[in-house]
Amino acid sequence: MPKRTDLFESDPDDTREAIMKATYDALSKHGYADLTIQRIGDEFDKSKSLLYHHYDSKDALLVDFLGFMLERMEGTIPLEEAAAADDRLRVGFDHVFAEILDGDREQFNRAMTELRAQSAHDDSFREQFTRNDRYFESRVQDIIEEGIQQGIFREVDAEQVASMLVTIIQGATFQATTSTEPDLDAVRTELDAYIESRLLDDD
Amino acid sequence: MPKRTDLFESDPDDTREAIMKATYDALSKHGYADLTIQRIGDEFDKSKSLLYHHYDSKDALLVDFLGFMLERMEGTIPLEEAAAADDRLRVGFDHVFAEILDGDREQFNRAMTELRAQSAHDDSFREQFTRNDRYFESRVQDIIEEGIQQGIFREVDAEQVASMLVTIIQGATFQATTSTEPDLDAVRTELDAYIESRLLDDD
DNA sequence: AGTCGGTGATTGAATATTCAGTCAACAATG
DNA sequence: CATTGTTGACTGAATATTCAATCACCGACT
Repeated sequence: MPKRTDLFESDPDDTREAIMKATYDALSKHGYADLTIQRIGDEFDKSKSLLYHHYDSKDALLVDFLGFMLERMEGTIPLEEAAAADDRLRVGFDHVFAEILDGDREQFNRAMTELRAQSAHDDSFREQFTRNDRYFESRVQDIIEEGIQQGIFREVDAEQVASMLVTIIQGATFQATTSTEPDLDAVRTELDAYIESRLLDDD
Repeated sequence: MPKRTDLFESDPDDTREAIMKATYDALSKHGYADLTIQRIGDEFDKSKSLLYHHYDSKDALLVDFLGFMLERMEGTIPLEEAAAADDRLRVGFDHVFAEILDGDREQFNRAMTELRAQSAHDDSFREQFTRNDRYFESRVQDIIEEGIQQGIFREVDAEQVASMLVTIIQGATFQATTSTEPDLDAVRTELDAYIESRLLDDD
């Protein structure tokens, strides 16, 4: 098994996927502000003109790219149904924090942050991220509700707690990508303390 | 008192301040990706060339602008020494959430988010935001330590809790500016629940 | 089997636009 | 007069986008 980003085939068959990978590489390398069609073309083994054969504009390409990325991200979240709710929560957060801290993903994470920041002035971006958030939040909410039914968690407002948890993840990601020396270990530890003191029903 | 953003004089005497305001307006209107010297000049009642009389480059202008913004932000955080620690915490968060939710500040918040996102690929930006975070986090940490000494709070790791609180604020801000329908009321309510269950020493 | 016609993929060069930065000149002010 | 503020026109480098022209393949027709 070759070492590579787990988001892409080593040799993408599909043209679209090849374009997505080229965009990903260019975005990681140069950042959103310096992302040009030329640079995407440079990471692409076909000509840059070909990009316009598949997309109407740079903007259309980027919108498609964002959808592609978010879809893949949703695909990577762990979904074991087996364990107890509190364990599922912890496993999920372990996964998320591992991704945030993974040095190999640093550039990707930064790129996602930049992409998301575009939502501030781009509605189509904003809608996509909002949908992604909703999906993610629902998964968390499910786990919390399950935990309540299992008698493991207190009878909290599951939606409200899920909102908070997603906000924390978002804040941690944002900090990790835009701050030097963010103390994410502290946040992770405190997150467990939060779950313990707020959710766990110790009887 | 004329209605306006509280960040600027209605008629800035200082040229620098006028440039800052023009930059702010251009950034709010077009977003960081489409922020050009031309557009800053358009919001400026003097010519765009004059900008180069005051700054060596667009980059230098933007760096100065960021410093200007962060300075103003630090100036607006409330610092009453009087009350009990838990009240000070709540007052502080009320202030922050009011700013996040204030419709008049929406553009400002978005502008800050976009600026911060630039830190992903710009070191000088990142350093400035990191310094700002540190300052903010210290204030929160002070309050928590004070609360512990007052016997109001449990003997938690103040630095760790402060990290979490800053992360939550950051996440809330990020969501407010990049998501449609973010449920910030839920986050605010849950934040109180967190403080209650994790910090408050009920004896 | 072999040829013809069509279709989508692909390319390199050309075009039109945008943008940061410069400059020489003009205006105001002391 | 000298200094400082101010301007509009200008430039060269990028950048997005277009376009005319190949190329590779495939199905139909003889």
